[in-house]
Amino acid sequence: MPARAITQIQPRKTPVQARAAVTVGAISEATIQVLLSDGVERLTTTRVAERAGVSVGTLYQYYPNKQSLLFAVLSDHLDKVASAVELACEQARHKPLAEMVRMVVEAFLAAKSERTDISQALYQFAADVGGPALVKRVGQRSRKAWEAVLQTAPDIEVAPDKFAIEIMIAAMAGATRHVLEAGASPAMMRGLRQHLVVLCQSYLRAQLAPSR
Amino acid sequence: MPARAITQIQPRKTPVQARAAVTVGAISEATIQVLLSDGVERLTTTRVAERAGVSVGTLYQYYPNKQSLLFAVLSDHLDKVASAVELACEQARHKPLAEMVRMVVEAFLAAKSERTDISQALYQFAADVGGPALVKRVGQRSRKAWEAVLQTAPDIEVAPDKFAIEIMIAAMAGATRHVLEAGASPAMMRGLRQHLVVLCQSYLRAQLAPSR
Amino acid sequence: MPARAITQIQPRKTPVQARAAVTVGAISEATIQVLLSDGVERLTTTRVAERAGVSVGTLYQYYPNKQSLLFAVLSDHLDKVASAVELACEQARHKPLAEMVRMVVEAFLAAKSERTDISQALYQFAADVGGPALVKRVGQRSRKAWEAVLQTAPDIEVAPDKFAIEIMIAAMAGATRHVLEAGASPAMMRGLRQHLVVLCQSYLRAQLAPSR
Amino acid sequence: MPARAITQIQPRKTPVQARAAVTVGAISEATIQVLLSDGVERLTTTRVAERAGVSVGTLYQYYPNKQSLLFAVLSDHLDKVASAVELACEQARHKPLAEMVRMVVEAFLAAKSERTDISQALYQFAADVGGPALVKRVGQRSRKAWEAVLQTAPDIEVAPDKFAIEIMIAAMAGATRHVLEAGASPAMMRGLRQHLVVLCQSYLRAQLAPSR
DNA sequence: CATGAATGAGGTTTCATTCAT
DNA sequence: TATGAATGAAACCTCATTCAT
Repeated sequence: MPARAITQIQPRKTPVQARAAVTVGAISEATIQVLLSDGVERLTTTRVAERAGVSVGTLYQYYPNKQSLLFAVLSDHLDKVASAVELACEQARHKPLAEMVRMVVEAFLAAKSERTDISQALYQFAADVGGPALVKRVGQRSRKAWEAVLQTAPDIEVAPDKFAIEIMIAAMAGATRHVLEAGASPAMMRGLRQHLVVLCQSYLRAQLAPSR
Repeated sequence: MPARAITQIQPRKTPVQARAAVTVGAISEATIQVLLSDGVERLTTTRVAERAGVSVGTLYQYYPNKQSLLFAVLSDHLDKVASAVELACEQARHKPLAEMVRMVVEAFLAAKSERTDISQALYQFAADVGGPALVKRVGQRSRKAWEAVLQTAPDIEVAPDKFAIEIMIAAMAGATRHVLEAGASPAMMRGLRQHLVVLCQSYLRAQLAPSR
Repeated sequence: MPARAITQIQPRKTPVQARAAVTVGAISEATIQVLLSDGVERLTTTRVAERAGVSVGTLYQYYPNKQSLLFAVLSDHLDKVASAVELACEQARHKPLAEMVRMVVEAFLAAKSERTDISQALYQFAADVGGPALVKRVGQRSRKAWEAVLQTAPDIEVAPDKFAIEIMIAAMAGATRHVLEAGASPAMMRGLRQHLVVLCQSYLRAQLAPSR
Repeated sequence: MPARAITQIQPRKTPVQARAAVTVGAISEATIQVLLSDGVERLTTTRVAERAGVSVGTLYQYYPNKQSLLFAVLSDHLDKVASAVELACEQARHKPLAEMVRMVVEAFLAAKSERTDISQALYQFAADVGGPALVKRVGQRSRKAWEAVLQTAPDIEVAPDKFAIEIMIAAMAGATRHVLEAGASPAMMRGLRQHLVVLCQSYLRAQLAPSR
């Protein structure tokens, strides 16, 4: 397991003033931009600040170091996706399995698709920093939400175990990543949506009605 | 599309003497080691050379730059996995679908498991370098192999289309990655194996007999 | 024709604050110093920064690379000399040839002599970098100035052609360089001055009244 | 005055065997080639050896270090030119001044022109290494030869002093360098020849019959 | 003698971070 | 608070030179 230096990773101050919020937003957005146009290797705090239209000094007023900046951006995105999944799970309670799966999968993909650029940008360093940890944490949220809805499905007797759900979520994420990295035309995203629905539905059914 | 600097990425010289081959092997292995113990961010050519027990200069005799080193290591690994999949596909020809899928999936996982450390190490930068391109290329090899075996399955009429197979492969990769990044005990790997088999079998069947 | 790597050669930022201007001046001066005490071969950016009393980082804020630093110093010097020649030409208009030549030659030498150390330092790499190109460009300025004055000399009928003037300028530069590299005592510089005046005067006359 | 490290600068062994002579010749030639195609900055011993078709090790059998290699090449060239001048001076004894000057100047230029590429290549580092010292030494040889012939000219009473001759030689060298660096078409070289003859003739006459 | 793999000091350049203004 | 000049550790990479084969 990597023994990386421990660095402060929480944002330095929560913006209370409107101006500050704008600045933080600009920095956040600039980070994505730089990530996409220059790549992680070439992402420097100066470059981000420039693109955001502020000085480096200002950037450091809001983020104690570079890692915390990347961390915040990644965290934001993952939170948004997890929230979308949670909301969908909430709304899909008590629906039949097929419908339920369709709703949650579509919500997941919709959240990812809203800003495909962000997803792609983040893949570049999600494996770094506190990346895996964050991904895991957010993965847990999704898993719990899935577990909860699945309990309410009228047409299945026993819900799949945690491990199976984790695998399913990871499988979805993997397929989505693949398509996004391949270029992700809207048509492909639609295709992906249908296939993911089928994948999850069939997998869950197979889980519940073991192989014969 | 990222506009990263173009760098030469091919190894500089192929070792002809025995001593040189040893050196190259040591450097390759040291790269994995450093990746695992220090992380990509902290992987420096000097550190790799040190760990390999050679001088930096020697490293640069075989790799024109840092990226080419990482690229070579990644490439090696992916090639190994792709070959394992191809071999399994060869051997699984004309078996019934369930058996076929089990064989190939198990071969894939076995290849990944042989050096779980390498797999984990590589996730850290697979998104960088020529990473996605390489992954894509190797993905194609796997997809073609899958396509070919599936044509020979006696118990299905029409083989799934390319896109479906790609999705399946990416899903497998995603799930595998998740488990590896979570710590990957042998028990988990066994669980993963069973689940992946189910996942693929059910997905392929669902593809062929659309749900309505 | 040499196929050297193309490098950015323009200074990176123009100093706007007083402090920055001082810094740039110090770096420029330090470059000369190092050139003289250590030679081109041993001129390193670190050494220049040290001698200038700043950090390497600061040096690189003003010059994108080592070549641009050398280029800037060379350019400065050549511009100064060219300006001196132009000014002298301006002032020598309509004087008799002998007087005219004396004035311009003396102005040239005075400019070179003001900082003989700089002249000597620069010979070391004038052939490198954009050296020859720069020298050519500045040479053109001098040649045009000479051409212009010579047109106004009352005691000659037709002014010498461009090529002849270029040769004359290059001859002067060569002789000056020789003396500077030989050690250049004030006495020698005076001797040089007289000889250069004679050289140019006689050459120009010979040009105009071809020996047969 | 530069305080450069003192390094052994004499070739390591004088080639007595024919094969060795060929090797040395190849290395020498390769040095020029690399100088022209890559520039001094990029001239490395490995590159020279490669171009010469030998291994670095072999190069180091004949030259103790890089400087000695450059030094030898420069020395060779300068010696050749000096010898040509000396020979011409020998043959021009007792000729009238105009004829004498023409002969020597033409011999000088012919020697330089034989391999204009070499001259150009060498300008790049003649100011380095033991460059100026060598140039000075060879300059002395030329000056002495000129002094000697001029003593024999039937149509002048007192020969010009050493300083004047040095200036003349340096002026010739400067003009020649200028033309070579400008591209040196055969036509230009012819023009240069005529102008140099005029330059030297008129200068010498002016020296002898002072300003009126 | 020739080879070329290995060395490692040292050069160039970048960039996260600070702090005086 | 915002700025951006300055810092300097540290990264990447080169290349003169040696020496075992």
